Amino acid sequence: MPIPPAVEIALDTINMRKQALIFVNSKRSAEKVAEDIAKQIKDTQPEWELLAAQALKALSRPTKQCARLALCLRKGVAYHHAGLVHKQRELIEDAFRAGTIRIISATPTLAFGMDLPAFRCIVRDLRRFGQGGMVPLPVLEVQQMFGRAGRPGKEDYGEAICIAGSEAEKQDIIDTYFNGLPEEIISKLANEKTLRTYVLSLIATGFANSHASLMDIFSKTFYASQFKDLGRIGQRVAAATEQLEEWGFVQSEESSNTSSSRAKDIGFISAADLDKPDTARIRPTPLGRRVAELYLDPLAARHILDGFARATILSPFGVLHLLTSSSEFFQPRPRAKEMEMLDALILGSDLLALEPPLYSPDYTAFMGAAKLAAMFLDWIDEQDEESILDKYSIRPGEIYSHRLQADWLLYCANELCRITGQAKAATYSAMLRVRMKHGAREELLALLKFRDIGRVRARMLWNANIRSVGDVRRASLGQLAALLNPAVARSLKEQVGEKGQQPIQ
DNA sequence: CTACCACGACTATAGACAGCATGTC
DNA sequence: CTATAGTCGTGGTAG
Repeated sequence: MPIPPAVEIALDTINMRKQALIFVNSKRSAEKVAEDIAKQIKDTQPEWELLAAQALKALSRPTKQCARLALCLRKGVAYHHAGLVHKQRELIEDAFRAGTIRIISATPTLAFGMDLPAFRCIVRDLRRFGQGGMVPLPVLEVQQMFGRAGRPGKEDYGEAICIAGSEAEKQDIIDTYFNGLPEEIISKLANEKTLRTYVLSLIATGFANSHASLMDIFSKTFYASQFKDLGRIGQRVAAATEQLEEWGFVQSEESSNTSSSRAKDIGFISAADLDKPDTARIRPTPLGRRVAELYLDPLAARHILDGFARATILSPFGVLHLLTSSSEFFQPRPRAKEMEMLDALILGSDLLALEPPLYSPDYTAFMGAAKLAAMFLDWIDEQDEESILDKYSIRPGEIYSHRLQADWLLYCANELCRITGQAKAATYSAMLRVRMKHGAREELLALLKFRDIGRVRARMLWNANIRSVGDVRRASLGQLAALLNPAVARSLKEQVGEKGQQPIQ
């Protein structure tokens, strides 16, 4: 079996006693390349064994992924992507900086986030799966990766390497990526979500109180300087404002006027609206102000509020799906073989989000949201990372970042429901938030209120029939210390108000 | 008849920031 | 539209 060029170059770098970064286009490739290189290496070092051990114990229950990483680390090689837990990423970055690790194969994260210089920087993949198949990487991104080559102050030069399949491709790569200019930076305001969030924030903070003052600000933005067509921008800003009003986040003085209410029916801005004086006052509603403070996409806020308003029964899956189906979540494409399981789950649940028509583009997102919600459901059913990795192919680091997002949205949901007087929904969100934080079943909620008690310890207490604050109070210190460690047991007793306790014998 | 292999069809694909107030295994 | 690795199913062949 021939050794792939990227692996060969990496091995050569090791022979030179230098370090290399290899950039690839998927997490799976990053893992494979690191493994392929590790397989070619015979020697071992105690430092590497130590790293491997640390990577393994990054999670309380190591997953297959941890084992795989450890295997690479034992040869001084690592992979790096967002599926790793923060602790593992840090471990790898530090070890690379210290020179212990010699090769990292990584997804583009590494090029942007942290400052990790290497002698060689190998960009193996110049295409990535995007809309409509494999698309070339932006020049800007590739040059960002090249920028990791060379260690200022330590070496005179660095090497940026691409891999071409043919002479023609080689010339192409040189022209676009080495000698070409990076593409122009495109203003983020061009996208709807950012635009409406920005418009609401301007109105909510009082920086703008009319279409004229909004335009005054927009005309000075990078977006305006880039697109120049102020008339078109004005239309988009007006459309965004109109939507915000429809959603109840802002109020314009003419809101009682028939012209704008008619526009709602039609679903776009009528000519009459465009004619209305630019100086008509626009004010935020209290709800709109809070949405802006939360920095939440107004569409997501509306989606969440409508979902709760529709609800007859609140279930964990229904609420979680409402959040994961919002515009604040990136919905993965569920895999074909997961569909059946998701369909069954959806069928047996009280969903709050509306089901889009089958085969519409929204439907994929809807199912993707169901996948995330299903994963969360397992998480709050106390399933561990390994089983989630097996069932959904979602890696520990990704579980974590999804949970972070869900935590934020549960907080937002709680706030929105509180403000709009949906007390039950607010309480439910708060409860789910605690369960999501700890990954625990509902029955453990009382125990989770204690400091130093997470889902593992809470479960141990529960199994020992200590299930409420009262039970904790009634249990003896010795009894608790037999289950948990003595320091935690003592702290627990303190928390139920038993101060002057004697140290454990 | 079964175990095994070669091969083609099919599937899947990077990343991560917002509030708030501190302590998980 | 462009790639590539892993999985799964099929069909053929050797034993």
